Amino acid sequence: MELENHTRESVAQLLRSHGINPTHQRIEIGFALFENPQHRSADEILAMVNARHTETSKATVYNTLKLFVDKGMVRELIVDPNKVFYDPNTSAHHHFYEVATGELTDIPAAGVHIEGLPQLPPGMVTEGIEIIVRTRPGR
Amino acid sequence: MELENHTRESVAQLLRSHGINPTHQRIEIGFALFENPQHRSADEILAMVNARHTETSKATVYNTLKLFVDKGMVRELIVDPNKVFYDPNTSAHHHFYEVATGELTDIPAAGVHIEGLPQLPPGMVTEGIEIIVRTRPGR
DNA sequence: ATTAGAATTTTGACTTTGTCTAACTCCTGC
DNA sequence: GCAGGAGTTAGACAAAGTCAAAATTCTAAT
Repeated sequence: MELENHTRESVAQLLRSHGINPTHQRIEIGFALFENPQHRSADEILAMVNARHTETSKATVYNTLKLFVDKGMVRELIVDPNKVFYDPNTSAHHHFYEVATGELTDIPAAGVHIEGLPQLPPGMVTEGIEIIVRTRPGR
Repeated sequence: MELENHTRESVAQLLRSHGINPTHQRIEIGFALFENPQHRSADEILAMVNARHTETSKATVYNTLKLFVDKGMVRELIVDPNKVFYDPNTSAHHHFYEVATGELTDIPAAGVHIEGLPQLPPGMVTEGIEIIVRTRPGR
């Protein structure tokens, strides 16, 4: 799954299917995320989008990433004290986080089970459950 | 457990027992964390320590919190994109995170089981496993 | 074609969190 | 008392992200 070869066209479709008006900048930002799906910081995206020649401002990158998150097109990963990472893979999964290098690796949710979590406080709804396994070069 | 009424004296003991030389500032910072144990940001600690009159600099608060983490006296929580929280409770446990308010609540690890996590890459060691249940006022 | 209005983007200043360096203070053992 | 190390300080700095106002682009109706 998710092995599609993304083109600007397919990204535009993806945007539309999430109720997002596909503007030039949004397509470029989406393309940067989905072309070669990785965990990216806002700064990386900004650099990727402007690699050839400047075409998108910092504010737009931040606005757009927030929009993508709101519309459920990408996921936010809060795992590093310095920067937020954006994860184009929105299917349920968890992460290894290599503390020394900052490297993130997916853990497919299939097969992982969590048992014994307490009830939520009344009136609260789960927005997401994230397991982070912090690792470091060993022993 | 952990219901001790902490005094400056008992905090000094705690520091010594973690191999930390108990200076005036370190005791005050430790006291701020353990007196009424909550999840605190560095800024909060700074404010608490200097509430009566200035006695500790920003740099010392950051240095000291890092030292406490290294020595295993408190735990770092990376859960909010803006700030790191410091958790005086180092026993294994997980967290609810109320996204709207930023409120953190403990989930005791007793009774929670995780199954099916894949092997670590060779040469890697687990530094910690954290489950974060993000919640919001619901439906 | 024209134009009003909405949506989007930009610029650049600003805020917040955290880091760094060099100087300074304090403590300890001699 | 003094040298040396440990700890602390001020303040400048850096990085990530936010914000408001102006500028641009898009849309749809005249």
